Amino acid sequence: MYSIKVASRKTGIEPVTIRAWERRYGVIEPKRTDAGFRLYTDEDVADLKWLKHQVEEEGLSISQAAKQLKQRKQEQFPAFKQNNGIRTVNNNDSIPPLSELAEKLHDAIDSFDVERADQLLETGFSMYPFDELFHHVLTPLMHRIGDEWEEGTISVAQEHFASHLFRQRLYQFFKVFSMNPNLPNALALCPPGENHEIGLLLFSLFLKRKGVGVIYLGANTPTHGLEKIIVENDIRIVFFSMTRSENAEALRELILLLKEQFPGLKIVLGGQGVPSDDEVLQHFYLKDQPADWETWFGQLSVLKN
Amino acid sequence: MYSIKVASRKTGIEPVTIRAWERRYGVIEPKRTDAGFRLYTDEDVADLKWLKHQVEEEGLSISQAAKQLKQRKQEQFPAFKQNNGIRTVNNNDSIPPLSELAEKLHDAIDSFDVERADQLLETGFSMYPFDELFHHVLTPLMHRIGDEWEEGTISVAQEHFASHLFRQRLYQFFKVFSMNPNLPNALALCPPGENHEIGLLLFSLFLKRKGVGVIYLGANTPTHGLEKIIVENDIRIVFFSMTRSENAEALRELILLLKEQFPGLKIVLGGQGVPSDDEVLQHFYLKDQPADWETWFGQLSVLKN
DNA sequence: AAATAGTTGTACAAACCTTATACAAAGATT
DNA sequence: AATCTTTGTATAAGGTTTGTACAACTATTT
Repeated sequence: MYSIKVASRKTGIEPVTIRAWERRYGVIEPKRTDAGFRLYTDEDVADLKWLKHQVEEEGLSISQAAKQLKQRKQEQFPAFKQNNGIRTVNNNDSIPPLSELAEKLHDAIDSFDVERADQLLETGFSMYPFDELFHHVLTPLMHRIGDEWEEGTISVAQEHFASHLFRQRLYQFFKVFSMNPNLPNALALCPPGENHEIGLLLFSLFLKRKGVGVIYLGANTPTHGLEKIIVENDIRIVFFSMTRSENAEALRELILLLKEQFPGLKIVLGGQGVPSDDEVLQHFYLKDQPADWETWFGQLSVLKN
Repeated sequence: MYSIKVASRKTGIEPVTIRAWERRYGVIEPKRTDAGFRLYTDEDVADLKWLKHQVEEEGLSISQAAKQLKQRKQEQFPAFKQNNGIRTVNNNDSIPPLSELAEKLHDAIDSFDVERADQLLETGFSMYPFDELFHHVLTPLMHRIGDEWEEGTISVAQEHFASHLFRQRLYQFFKVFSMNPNLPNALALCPPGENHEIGLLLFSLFLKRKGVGVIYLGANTPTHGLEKIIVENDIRIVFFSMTRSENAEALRELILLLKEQFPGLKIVLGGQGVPSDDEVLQHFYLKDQPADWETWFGQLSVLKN
């Protein structure tokens, strides 16, 4: 908070003038001290600078500039949006059936409409059990977007945007499930070059739901220093997601290295990019189906202590 | 512990003045000897220096500076938080003061403890205004983590983990602020090779708070297809974050290309990695200070229609 | 005991802030 | 050309803030 003198120095406008503007045009009405001294914020200073600029550079009169600023300020705080305690009933856009949800979501993503996409997800989650939504809406949608991206129908940015949106949602569920200290810890990551982490998130969520502590490292994680993390956090499971087969060789190297260093470590590999002719990688491969995940988890016998 | 004379010599403030400040603003109330002589600690001396600095360099009045200091001190010891009128005494695990929060969060990140980090953030956000937390805890913490990563003290995975955690939180606030249809749309992204998106998120949030519609593309976004997004979504502002100077050349190319294709487009550049000798990039550079953001936003005159 | 340094309280002047009124120069209107 | 409006600046009269000074007293040190 600045006094009028400091505000004057910061803006290059005489204090008298600042007061005159306030008195005459009601623009920039700063807080006051108990004694009535003006106290200007950074925003006020910025607004004063803007006014000065309009007058000196753009040739506006101060009255015009002030009017414009006032209008802008009002637009920024639209008096009352009608969602103040009052429930706005959205009767024309009724609750979408599950089958339509994916379609509508796809539309929203196509036009980068965060608000709408978020609202769709919101209603979706409030209506259907969340694993239903994941496996019948989000997973197919992500696959579809992935395909469209391969074809070039959709931009990479859209793919990015969609993952971001979903990751956001998925990650919220992480917090809901508590950890079981008797179960092993897991590490989830996409190796460098991999940006598509939805599958990784789904599997992490599956583990989390089972009570496994998951350290989620996400997309495009450098593998250097992984050993340290494994040792320090008593990691028993490492999960990689791979969607691009280009990374197969580097990943095979890494997995063999980890296996050698930590013989007891469970390594799991998921994603579309695992080459079917790579024997090593196939050995660690786990299909993208929840049923397979359940089977795998049932056979898991690396319980702690 | 120093007498008032020593404190005066160390700070360069007359003893009379120090006493007057204490009497009038209640700031810096040192311990006393049995006889009532003032005893200043190193912290007191530092606080006095801070006050002097605010008054002499920043142009604040002593009353304002004192008020700020007092507020900060109080935040550090919120002994009780009276929610609902009832004073809840939290005697075993008390509410972390703002200064400790960063430290505790750093610990939690160091040990990959999502639960704890999340809980710390939760209590933090419920206690302090959120921009306070961003600028006094999260931003410094991210810088610290960034530094430690450069030094090699911390692993890349940890850096990853921390951004993930914060991004999660920051993004939640995106939904709170409504969009103003009269303001331009903005696009926020880190170019390929950039993984540090906290600055980007902070700026996006600032814009969102002002009512600007932000399409957030996040870290490591391929720039191919950007033109299409700009056209289809009527983007008027593009914000890049750059923390690594290695990407300067590619980014300069991109910016010049965009400027050519969309002359009216506002391009903003943030982050630590903008080389000071690059004239083109410096032209678009915006400092990391909220006060500068306000100024920039005030001068923004690309209103829609 | 004298010298030095500390304490509180009151006092004061310079700097700064407040509102209200006034005024001259520039621009717009009649 | 005369008149009205706008706008930056000036001045007056009165309150506030703030650094410093002084008085009266107390404590510590030499």
